[in-house]
Amino acid sequence: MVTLAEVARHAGVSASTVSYVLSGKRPISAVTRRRVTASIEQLGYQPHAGARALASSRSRIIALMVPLRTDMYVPVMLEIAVAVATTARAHGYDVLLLTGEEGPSALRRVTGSGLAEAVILMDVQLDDGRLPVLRTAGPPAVLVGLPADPAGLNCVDLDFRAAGALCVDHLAGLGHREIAVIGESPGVYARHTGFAERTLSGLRSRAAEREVRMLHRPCEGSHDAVAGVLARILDERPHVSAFVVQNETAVEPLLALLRRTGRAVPEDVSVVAVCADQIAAQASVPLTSVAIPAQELGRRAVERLIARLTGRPDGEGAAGVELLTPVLTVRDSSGPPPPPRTPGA
Amino acid sequence: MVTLAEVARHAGVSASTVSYVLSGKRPISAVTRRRVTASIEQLGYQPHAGARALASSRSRIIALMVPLRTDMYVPVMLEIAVAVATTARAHGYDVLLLTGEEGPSALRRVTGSGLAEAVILMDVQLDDGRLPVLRTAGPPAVLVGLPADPAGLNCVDLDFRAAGALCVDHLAGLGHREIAVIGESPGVYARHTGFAERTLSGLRSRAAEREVRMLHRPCEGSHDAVAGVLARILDERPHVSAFVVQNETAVEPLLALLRRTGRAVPEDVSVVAVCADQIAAQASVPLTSVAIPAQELGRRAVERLIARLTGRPDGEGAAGVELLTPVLTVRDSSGPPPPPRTPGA
DNA sequence: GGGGAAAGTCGAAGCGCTTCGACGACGCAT
DNA sequence: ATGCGTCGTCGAAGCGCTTCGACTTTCCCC
Repeated sequence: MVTLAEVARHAGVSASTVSYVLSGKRPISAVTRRRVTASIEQLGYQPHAGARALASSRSRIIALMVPLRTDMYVPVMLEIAVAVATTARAHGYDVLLLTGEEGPSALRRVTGSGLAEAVILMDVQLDDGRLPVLRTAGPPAVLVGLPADPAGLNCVDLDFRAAGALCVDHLAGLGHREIAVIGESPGVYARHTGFAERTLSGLRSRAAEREVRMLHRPCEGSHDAVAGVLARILDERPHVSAFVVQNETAVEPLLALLRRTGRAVPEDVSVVAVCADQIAAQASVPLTSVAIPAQELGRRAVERLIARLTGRPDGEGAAGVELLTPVLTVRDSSGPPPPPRTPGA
Repeated sequence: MVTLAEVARHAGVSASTVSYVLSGKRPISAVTRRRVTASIEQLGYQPHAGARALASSRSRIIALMVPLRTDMYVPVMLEIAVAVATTARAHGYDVLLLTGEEGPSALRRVTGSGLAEAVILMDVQLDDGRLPVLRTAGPPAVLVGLPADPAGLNCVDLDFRAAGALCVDHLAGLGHREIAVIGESPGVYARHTGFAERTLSGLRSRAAEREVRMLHRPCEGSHDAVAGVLARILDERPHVSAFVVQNETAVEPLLALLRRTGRAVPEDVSVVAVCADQIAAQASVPLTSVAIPAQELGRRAVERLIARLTGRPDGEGAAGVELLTPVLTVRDSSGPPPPPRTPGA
């Protein structure tokens, strides 16, 4: 292994000079700099990460905690993770992968040992067990997701309340008066996952404002589960003319079932989804949808962290919530409700 | 930050003693050990990762390189990654997340700087650009996937050839004489991704052996693409009585299209998939399938790496290929082919 | 009862890097 | 000319840990 000292000898300078060439923290003459960089190149020198971390107490690593369970939302999770890794690299950081399994103690471990300088948490619950650690003298952190009380925390998320409202607005604007919401699996609500509840709240309040009747049902992703939920909804509310779906795995089953029961989309019934754009676009009926900006979320999370890490303390990005504005893309699955059956007959 | 020295002072012993208590590399009396562990506990001591890595030249980190593109196979990728992280932790290792973006140079960087002791590569191509680095004095590595020439490399994968053969055997055993294979998107074959080509080769050779006629078509995941491919297959080979699908996103579209064109599964046509068990089980017709043992793959990859890292040089797990035996689970989507139409009429 | 091995502990020497203070050599204003 | 600030470089002191050799004590076996 090539060390700094060997580079220094080879270039005929002192070790500190090499270090300063590398870090740029002191002025170095052009001549010397060239000699040093040439030696570095020739010897194939790579600074030792551990030694660097020890001497500078900066590991240039951020930890990313992904949920262990994979019962939902999987492609989005991976996309966020990849965006985090890519953005972090662009800023000279590497990413350590933690699973939710170890819980809060993983944060302490990784942070207390100086392994990671900061953390990004995904899949945040409204009342997340990892939050106390972060509030009390925790490491710099950014949450992807929004807990119940974001005070003193740094959060990035899609504005799911607005997303819900947007769906209702779109449907109400088309003339729908009664809609049904097919949500994530019951477990997601039971865990009080922020995004699910916030979407719901956005849907509910906007529905109330616009005098749209609304029914919400959690739903597992399997075909059979969707069939059951759909049957019950149609039984309970025969006049439902539109569905809002927030459950990636329920999308295709729903479309298939509507088709099978002779309901045309969007002529007889409209469908609006809150899901990854790719899913919406590739569906058997391309879906009008509010996209989940996975890449953007990952990117923003890292950028906030870096700002916090490199910025003046409590300067930019110290804390606060950043909610991305949802965008609704109209595709083929939404239209005006069918004319009422009775008046014409 | 609490240091080893402070713990030593607090416990009334020397620093090296504390170190030996931690590592167990030298015998320590029970009394001393208790005093030391108590101090560690009280002070909340955590060894500094960088210092450790520097002094021992072991970072206890393994790098995991995931593909950047997410055009296929996403849930499986995440599942493998999570399994890797979990297993690694169980052995005292952490996982650094690399994306394919940086390519071979990321391997050099992370390994040359002592950041990671070893690497796991996912989504290996038959002729992967990262392989030369690994063969020539590279770091310990395990590939999840199988390149064209695995000589000198450590690989773990599902035996996709056998998986292909298994599908043919199952269908041939039921009496099918003519099948069609709906594959991954063309790009996957263009990249020469190992698993896709190996599955195909297994399908082909077994089909030849059992005198089954077979047609293979790559296919994008969108509903429209599947519709096009299906139409062409049925046009070209009207007597196809079974499909083998290796494309997670094509599964539901295919089932929907068969249904819509009045073909009952499995009465009129059988479907066998090579995909994650969850997808197969949750499909609108629960699919007979060969599962992709994502967790097992991640676990085995780490275990081989650890064996290599801790074992005597060139002892256990030095190199070689480990192929997991595929398992075919019969569900509702496969049955005997329909009786020929002519003889009865 | 004496020799040797094993147990238990300590001190010191690094591991490879960053960073601080110091120092000579300039250039500029006085 | 003299003094001061800057530039460019060096030496040395750690950062917190592991590990080696050495030392003392204990124990066992002949």
